[in-house]
Amino acid sequence: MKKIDIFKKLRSSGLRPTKQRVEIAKFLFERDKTFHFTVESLDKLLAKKTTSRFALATIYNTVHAFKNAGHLYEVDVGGKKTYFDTNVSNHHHFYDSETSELIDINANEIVIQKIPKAPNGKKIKNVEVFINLKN
Amino acid sequence: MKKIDIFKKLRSSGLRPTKQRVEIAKFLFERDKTFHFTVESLDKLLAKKTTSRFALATIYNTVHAFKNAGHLYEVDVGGKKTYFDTNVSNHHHFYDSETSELIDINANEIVIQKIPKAPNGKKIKNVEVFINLKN
DNA sequence: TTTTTACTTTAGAATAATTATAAACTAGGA
DNA sequence: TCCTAGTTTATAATTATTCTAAAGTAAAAA
Repeated sequence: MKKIDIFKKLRSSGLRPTKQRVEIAKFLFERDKTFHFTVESLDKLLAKKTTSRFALATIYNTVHAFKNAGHLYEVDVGGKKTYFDTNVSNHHHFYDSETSELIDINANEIVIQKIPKAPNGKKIKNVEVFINLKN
Repeated sequence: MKKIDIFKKLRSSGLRPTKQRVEIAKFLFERDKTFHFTVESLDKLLAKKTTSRFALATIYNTVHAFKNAGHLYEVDVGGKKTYFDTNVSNHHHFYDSETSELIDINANEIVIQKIPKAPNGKKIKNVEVFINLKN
């Protein structure tokens, strides 16, 4: 991903390309494969991989701006932790609670044959399938 | 639900039937229809409906014991709040983020035709379908 | 390019949900 | 009934997240 794309991601999220934000964006989006993280893990990884310092609040703010702009997808698993996923295409997840690991499932690997219609005046925004794993 | 069943629910959760626990259990399980709640909402409802006092910790402990025994089902929705569901049969949910309302979907209302197999040495524990609603 | 202004970063405080603690209390077996 | 292990409670501690106010920086204006 080129620098100009990083800037686009930031601009489209309503964020000025500051030093910290550019580093966060590069770390998140300059990848081939999908990446799952929590704010906590991202903070640690950034501390290791870069020389800059990041306030936690900056990471929260930046990640949420990306999420709101649709550049990150939020995945909720068992209670506490909130995961984010750099794969924002329509897809699903395996969750291994033993290892707290999320694994992507491509949308075409799950076919739903029958689905109820939305209640009263509501519409369906999206359908998430979450498959819990055990050993 | 008879008193003896309430006692069974408690015993099978590894809990002695104390006054507080019996009241919580009766409140949760003496119902016809499924009931969704958070610890916070349960606390408020108990305060209204009963004359006993309950420490929050007692509610957390009791609810978690029921969950671990399989008498309550935990449902995670967007981030913070953790919902519990008195319907522990295999089923799914609509979630209306406008009103923070969970609505049950019977298992037979959703038919999944194709599903990926579990990775490496893992097995599928359960499949949850979560349908987000919009207006 | 310099100045100005609005947006940012940061450290630390504040909040909210949940869990742990320790002392006073109670169920149920001896 | 008495004793002991299990409970309740208020409060402290913890964890995740958000807020705040001061110091710093990007980009629009001059």
